[in-house]
Amino acid sequence: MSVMGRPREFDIDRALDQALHLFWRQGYEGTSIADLTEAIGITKPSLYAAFGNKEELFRKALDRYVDGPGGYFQAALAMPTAHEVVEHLLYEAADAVTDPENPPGCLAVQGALCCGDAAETIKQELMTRRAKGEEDLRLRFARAVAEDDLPRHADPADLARYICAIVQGMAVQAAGGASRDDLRKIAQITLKAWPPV
Amino acid sequence: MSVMGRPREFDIDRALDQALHLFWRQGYEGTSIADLTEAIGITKPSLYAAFGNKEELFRKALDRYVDGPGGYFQAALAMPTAHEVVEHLLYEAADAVTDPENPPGCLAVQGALCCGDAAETIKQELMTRRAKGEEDLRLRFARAVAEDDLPRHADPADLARYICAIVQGMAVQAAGGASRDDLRKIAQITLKAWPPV
DNA sequence: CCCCATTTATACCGAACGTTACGAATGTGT
DNA sequence: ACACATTCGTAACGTTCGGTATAAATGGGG
Repeated sequence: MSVMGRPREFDIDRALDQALHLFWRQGYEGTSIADLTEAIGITKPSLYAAFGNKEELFRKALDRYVDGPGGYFQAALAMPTAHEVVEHLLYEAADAVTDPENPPGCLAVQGALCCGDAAETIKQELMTRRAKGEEDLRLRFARAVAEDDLPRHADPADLARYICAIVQGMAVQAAGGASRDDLRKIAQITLKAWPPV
Repeated sequence: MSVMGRPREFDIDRALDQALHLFWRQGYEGTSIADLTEAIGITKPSLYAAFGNKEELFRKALDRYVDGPGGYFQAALAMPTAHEVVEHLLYEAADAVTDPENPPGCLAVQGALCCGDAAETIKQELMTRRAKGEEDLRLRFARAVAEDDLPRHADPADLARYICAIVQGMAVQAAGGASRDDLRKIAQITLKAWPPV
């Protein structure tokens, strides 16, 4: 019943992975429909039939990113103490943005950090996602304060912004060619001063 | 002698400022020649006659950025102690990337963090500039170690990378809508832990 | 076996891209 | 007054952009 008509000849998940890699490496504006169809190995009408349009395809690739290579962020929040949360966040970020299997950097940062009018909604989407991650971290730090795991006077919002800035800074460093060990040293230096008094 | 033929009817420095603002706000790929000519108020042949092509125009705008709104970086290196260098770097960066007179963020980061093939050379140029800044900071820290201004065991390269990552992280935060006070708190937290033991 | 829903490939759409020929306009040097 | 060097606006170049109309190919359900 659910399967009628000519069956699709390509794997839709593999196609999404290809799209994710292209958007990740070249950004939203820097990736053309021709780039995508060539990498996936399908024609343009097949791509449009399967994913809607370029913007919808990017959003689906972004979902895949958040649940896959970017999943370390939410995973780190589940650590039992604030110190472990930060430790995992920083070291996993260092590894994630320098994974040799993936493009360097972070899709949520370099997918559309700034752009022309045509990509404005994509930029907004990425801003929202980054803000969401920062807010989740803020809530985790607020919980830590309530649990006497962080000092009572600590400001969860300030700490979350501080840590997110460092993770985003590592993403820019990776995009600029920094190595995994380079970024791990940033994590190490940051951790040595955690929590800020 | 040097002035022959029909005189130019627009101010070439004002034009460069307009171009800088556009590239800064929309990135290299996100800014079209039509955007530029419209903002400057000249025709396309005038733009090409004055600046060569899009890539050359971007490079000239980038030079203007480094000597103008981005000049705080080199200025900070002249401070007498490593602590003051870092203090000025962080607080001036917080102000620079949230200057209400300018687009949020840093041109050297968001001008072309990642891109398609056509902008590859621009991306490389920005990577080189960022690496140059990090190297200058490394040399400044090396001097501080030699002057017993930083601990003998401190690694100037690691510290420079760490500070640059935070500055770049602040730029991403600004591009995402963070306020000046938000970023000053990042600077404050970072400084509280300086120098890392 | 044939209807039907769906995917396929070809070929094309109008718009925007970066870039440039070209001739008219303008002001200096002679 | 006239030649010359330069900039001006118009109009166009070929290419690529995101997106689609169309019809043939495919395989399950009756």
